[in-house]
Amino acid sequence: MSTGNPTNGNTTEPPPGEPLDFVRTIVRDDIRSGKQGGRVHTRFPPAPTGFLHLGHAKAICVDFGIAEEFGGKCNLRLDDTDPGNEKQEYVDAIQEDIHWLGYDWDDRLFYASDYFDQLYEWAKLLIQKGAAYVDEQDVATMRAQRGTVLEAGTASPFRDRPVEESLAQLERMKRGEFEEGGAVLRAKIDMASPNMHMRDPVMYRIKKIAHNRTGDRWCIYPTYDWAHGQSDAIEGITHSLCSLEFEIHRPLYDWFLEQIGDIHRPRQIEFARLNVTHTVTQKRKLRALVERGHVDGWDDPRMPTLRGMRRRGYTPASIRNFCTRVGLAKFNSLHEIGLLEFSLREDLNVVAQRRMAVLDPIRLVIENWPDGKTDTLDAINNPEDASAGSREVPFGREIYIEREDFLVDAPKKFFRLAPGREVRLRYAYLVTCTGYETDDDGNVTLVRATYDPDSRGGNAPDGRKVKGTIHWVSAEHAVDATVRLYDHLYAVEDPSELESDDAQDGDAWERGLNKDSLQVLTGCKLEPALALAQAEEALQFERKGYFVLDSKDSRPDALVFNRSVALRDSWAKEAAKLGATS
RNA sequence: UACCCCGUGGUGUAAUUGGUAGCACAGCAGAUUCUGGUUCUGCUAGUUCUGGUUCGAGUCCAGGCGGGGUAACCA
Repeated sequence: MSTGNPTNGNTTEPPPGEPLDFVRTIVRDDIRSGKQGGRVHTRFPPAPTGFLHLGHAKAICVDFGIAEEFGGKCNLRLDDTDPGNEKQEYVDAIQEDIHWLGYDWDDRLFYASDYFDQLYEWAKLLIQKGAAYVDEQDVATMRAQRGTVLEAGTASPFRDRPVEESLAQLERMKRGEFEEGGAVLRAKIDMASPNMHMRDPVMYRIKKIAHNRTGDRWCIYPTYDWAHGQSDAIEGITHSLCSLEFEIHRPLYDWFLEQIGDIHRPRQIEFARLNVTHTVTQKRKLRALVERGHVDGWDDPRMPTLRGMRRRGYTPASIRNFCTRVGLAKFNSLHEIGLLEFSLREDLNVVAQRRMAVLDPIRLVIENWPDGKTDTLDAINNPEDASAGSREVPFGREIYIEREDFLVDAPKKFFRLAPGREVRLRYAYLVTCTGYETDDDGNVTLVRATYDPDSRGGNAPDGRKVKGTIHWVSAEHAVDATVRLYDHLYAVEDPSELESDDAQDGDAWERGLNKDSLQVLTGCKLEPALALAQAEEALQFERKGYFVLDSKDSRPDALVFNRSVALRDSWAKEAAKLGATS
C-alpha cells in the first residue's frame, strides 16, 4: 500500500488528474513552488487517552493518505502531555487500529514526551527573550484576569517580573518545589487580544503524576499549544493537518515558532472533523456510553470505534473508501450513515462468502419427499467471484424457511410462499405450498408443500417462470446459533442537537439512543458450512445481510454471529407502501 | 454580544481560477437476475439573500441572513 518514493529523496510528484480538495491543492501547490524543499511530511497525533473512532479514521486517512499520495511520509506521534489520563493500553490499541486500517509509520513512532528536554530548553529561551514568565497566581485568579470575549483581560502582577526570577522559579517548578496549581509558565503575548488563546496562554503546568514514559522525571508538563507546534518542527513536519477547532490556535502555533526563531516552520491547515448521522464521534460521549452501560464496552459492535466496527464486520477498505467519499472541507457537515453502510456493502459484496441461514425459522415439510432420503446440492459461494467456487448443502424432507417468507393471505406482489403458490428453494427444488398448520393463537407452526422432482438444482423442467426464490436450511443438518442484529446507535439523526438547549442537562444527548439498536435472535438455523466460520471472515447470509462471527463471544458449540449491515431491501419498501395504503 | 471560519440538489463534495453547475450516496421509474442482493438505464432536484464590477459571476467587491468555533493548568 505504500507509495513511498525512496529513489527520489525528498522530491515529490503530485498525483495526476482528478479534482483535489483544498488541503491537497495547498500541498500540491507547495510542492510545485518548492516550499519546504518540495517535501511532504505529515503526522497523526492522537492523545493516548482513549480508543480510536471513526472520526480518527478520517484524520488517519487524511494524514497518512496525503503523505502516501504525494510520495511523502507520515509519522505516528502519541501526544502524551497529559499524564493521568494516558494509558499504555491506549498506546498499544492505537497502533493496532492504525495498522488494521492499512497504514504504517515505519520506524517513525514518536511521542511528544520525546521532546520534553528540548521543550524545557526552549521555554528558558522564551523567558530570556522576555516572551514568557512564571505566574504564581491560582487558576481562578488567572481565569478572572483573562477577561471575556467581550472584554480585554488584565495583566498578572507577575507579568513583568525579572527574567532571572522567572528562570529561577521555572527551575523550582521543575524540581517540584511548588504544589500543583502553585505556578505556571505563561507566554507573554497580549492580554487584550481578541483571540483568547493569545492572552498569555499557559505553557507549563505542574502535575505531580508519574508519566507513562518519563516516569517521575518531570512534574511539569507542557500544554498542547506549547508542545504541538514544536514537536512538528522537530520532526520536520511540512503540513500539520488538524481539525477546525484548532483554527484559533494557529496564531499561537505560529507565534511560538517565531519566538524560537531558527527552526523548521511547519504549516498548520485545519479541516472539518467527521460527523455521521445516528452516532457520535466524540471521545467524551463514547466514554459515557461505555461507563453508563449503554453499550457493552469500547468494542461493542454498535460503537463507532475502530474496534467496535471491526467486531461488527466493517472492513478497512470500506472505512477508507467512506473517508475518501466524505471529502475534505472547512464546512461543518453531517454525513448520512447510509453512505458508510453503502461503502461496507460495496466491499463485502465482492468478498463475502454466501451462506444460507434462517433467522426466524418455521418448519416446511415436503410431503412427497421420501422419508429419510437426503440429497446434496451444489451452491455457489460467491456469484461475484467465480474463483470462490461452490460448496455442498444437504437437503431433506423437513427444512426451515424464514417465517416472513410465508404468508397465509399474500398480496399479489408477494413473490414468496403462500397457499397454492410455487417458489424456488435456492439451489434446490421448486415447491408448491399445499397447506399449513397453526397453533391456538393462529400462529403458523408448519407449512406443507410438494416438490417437483424434475426441478433439482432449481430449474423448471418446462421452463416455466418462478419469480420467487427463498433460502432454507435442512432441519436434520441445521446448526443452531445466536444471531445479533445491530441497528443505529441513535434513533435521532443528529444527537448533538439534543444537548444544545439546556445547559443544566449535559447528558440530554443520551436520550436519543435507539432502544432497539441490538436485537438478539436465538435458535437460528444455519447450514452446516457455517460451523466452520472464522473470525473476521466476511459472510453473506443470502437475502438477509452481511454477517461475521463474533470474535469475542462465539464458541464452537455456541456460535454467535453479528450482522454487519443488512442487504438493501426493496421488498421492505414495497411492503411498507402496501401497508400504508391499506 | 467580540473575534475567527464557513454557506453549491435531500446528504456530502467538484467546477480548467471570471466562460455549458459535474460526481457519489439517497429517492423515484424501468431492465436484468435462481439473493426483492448485484449490475445496467433513465428521471427528480442545487449555487443563502440584496446590490455592485463585467460582454459574462457559484467564482471578484459591499452589505444582510444563516451555521460553526473560541473565554481548561484537555487535546
